Amino acid sequence: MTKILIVDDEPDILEFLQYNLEKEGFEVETAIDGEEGLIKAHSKVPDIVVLDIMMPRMDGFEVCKVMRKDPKFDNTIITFLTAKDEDFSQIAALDLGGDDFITKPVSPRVFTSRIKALLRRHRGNESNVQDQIINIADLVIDKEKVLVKRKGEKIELAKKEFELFCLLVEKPGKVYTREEIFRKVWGTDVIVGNRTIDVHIRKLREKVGPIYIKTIKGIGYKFEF
Amino acid sequence: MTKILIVDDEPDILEFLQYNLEKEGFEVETAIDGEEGLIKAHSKVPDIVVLDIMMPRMDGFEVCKVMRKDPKFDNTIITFLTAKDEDFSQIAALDLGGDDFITKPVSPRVFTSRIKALLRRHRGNESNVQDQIINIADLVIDKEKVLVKRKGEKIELAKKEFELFCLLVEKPGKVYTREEIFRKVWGTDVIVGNRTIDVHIRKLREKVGPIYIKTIKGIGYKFEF
DNA sequence: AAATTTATTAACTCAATGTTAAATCTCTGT
DNA sequence: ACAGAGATTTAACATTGAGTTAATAAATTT
Repeated sequence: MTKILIVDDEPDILEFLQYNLEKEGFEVETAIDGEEGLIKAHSKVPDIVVLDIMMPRMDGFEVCKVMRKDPKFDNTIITFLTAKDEDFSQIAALDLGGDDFITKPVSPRVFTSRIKALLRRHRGNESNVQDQIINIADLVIDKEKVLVKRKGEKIELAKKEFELFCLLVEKPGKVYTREEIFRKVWGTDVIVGNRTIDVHIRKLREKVGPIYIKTIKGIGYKFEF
Repeated sequence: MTKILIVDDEPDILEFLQYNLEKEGFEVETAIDGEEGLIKAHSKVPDIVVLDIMMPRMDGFEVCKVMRKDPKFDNTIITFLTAKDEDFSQIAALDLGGDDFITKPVSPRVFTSRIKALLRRHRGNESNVQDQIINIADLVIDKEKVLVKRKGEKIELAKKEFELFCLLVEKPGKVYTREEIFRKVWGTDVIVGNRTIDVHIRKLREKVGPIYIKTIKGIGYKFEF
């Protein structure tokens, strides 16, 4: 089983990431600061370490530096986590031996898929470029460019709209309940104003075209073509 | 659990692949020729069929053609297996509805990772999605997609209709009393207007076909085929 | 044939969803 | 830090169709 260690000083973030990764079948350890992180990493060598950069006592860069000197962690993937406005150069992070760089806030979907992509990439085969572009019906969905094209025509979607659309598109035909959608896109069970999803669905239908998203009354929504 | 059917005329290959897939936790059936393969596929619809092309009596292409005509196997992945020097066009194989093409000889690692990749590609991840799909008579009931197919033709059911149908289908032959149906589908003992179930049964018979649901007068209803 | 149970049909009801606009939040550039 | 733009959420109201009911017909049992 894949072991993941998350180090972040915000308990909320820890709980949020732990919950979502465990749901995907990963074994998750958490630490509240760099020092605790190092101790836990030593006691049970993780496959992936997710390091927040800004932390009291010992920041993420420090933890990374220490780990990268220890051959014990040669096969451990390190990824950084940081708030968008903290202006740390990704280059610096990667120079220190980090493998990836994830900016907060991040939805559970994106986070787990980044983790999975890292695992795939690191374990050799399979280019991660392949699954960044989805070709379905007369649509092209480019996850990297956050762009949908319909018959060659560009359609600009907002972030939430795009993620919601991707969720539906990735399993055509599957019916997603509102609860599922909230969990996967919003990353919370707390049900926000209960017309929120409807409004996003409406915008998607307006922008992408009305034919792709179908309502299954009493259950939820699905993508179909 | 993911069910794999391997069809090859060389017992050594069968044993080799079976051993390695079972070690990975798959449920493996084998067949020594195309005809046996088809029979086994019908008796227990597999998630993946691995078909050798060169076989006596009925070759892999034939088996694929027959299977692809049967909507029962709509959710079954078919992959071909052939010796490197047999110069069959991959195009031909894929045109027939095959999903992949593996050349012998193949290492266990590569083979199982190809199988896993297929599962990932075809559905979300490699785990038990298939439990969500019931294959019975000429019907396919996909719980995730909230969809019934009869001979490949989509039948859209409303929520209650679908739940009621699933209840009956999951134990073919079992007679459900109205009280039982209320408890399990409506989740209440309070009996609503006592013609409600009849009306739902009527709609099911109208949409799915009249032959599947039988009335046991004085007791209740059952699914039979 | 009377009684009981189930089938059929159509009308009705209300919760779920659609729609719109305004309020609030979040980013971006200065 | 601030303003403005755009994204997201909330709230209020409209619409729809699934699910229910009710009334009547047909089937089955006694």
